Amino acid sequence: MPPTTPVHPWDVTPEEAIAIQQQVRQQIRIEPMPHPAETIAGADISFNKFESTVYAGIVVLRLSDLAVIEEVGVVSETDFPYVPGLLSFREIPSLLKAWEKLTTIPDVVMFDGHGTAHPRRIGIASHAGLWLNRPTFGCGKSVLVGRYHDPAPERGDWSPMMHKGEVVGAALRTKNNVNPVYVSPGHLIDLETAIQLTLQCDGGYRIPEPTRRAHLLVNAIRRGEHPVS
DNA sequence: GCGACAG
DNA sequence: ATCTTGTCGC
Repeated sequence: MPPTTPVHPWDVTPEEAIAIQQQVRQQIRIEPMPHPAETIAGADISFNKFESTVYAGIVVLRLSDLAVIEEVGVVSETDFPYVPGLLSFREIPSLLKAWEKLTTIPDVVMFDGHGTAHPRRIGIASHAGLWLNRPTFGCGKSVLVGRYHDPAPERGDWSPMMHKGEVVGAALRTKNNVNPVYVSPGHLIDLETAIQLTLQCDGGYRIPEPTRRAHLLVNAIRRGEHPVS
């Protein structure tokens, strides 16, 4: 287990979760990636409303052509409810189980949610980055915190998301005349690189391929259309 | 006090 | 997040 791996329980109350976030947020490092990435993974979970069973999955893609290198999934249970700001406590435990099944370790991981664009600067992407001790960033479909001016309608344009005087992320246009996605660094990466990687994962859809593929995978697992070895 | 609020 | 068909617009 890497020395930077934060050891704390996941089976906690929302109040304790916030205290844990305050404690480990100091370990998050927003800085350029050590080496250019060749592979990227998308992570996501799915579930049936009102049920505690969650279907988690991770898809690893080769950045050069976005080909799928590997995909893993697990069926797990969660007690932690969805609480804005505490998403990591509901999703990370299951994602860590999926991560252990990977035989390929991706250079960077994209999460469906935020990194620093979080009230305490420790969204799911940042928190997971600490546990994985790997570059991570978030690419969400809506805003949790932060204000921004609409970026131009052309793919590639973006504008900074501001929160309490800080640039916490970017509203990025991944497709012409379509709502932007919200990118923010998680850990061991910077905003510029996260934006560049998101654009590099273009599959012609608003949602970048890693997250889109992970979403398709976990939904297939949930519907019993995909085996979970 | 009121409204906002990732997935 | 999930439940769901057609439909409006680029």
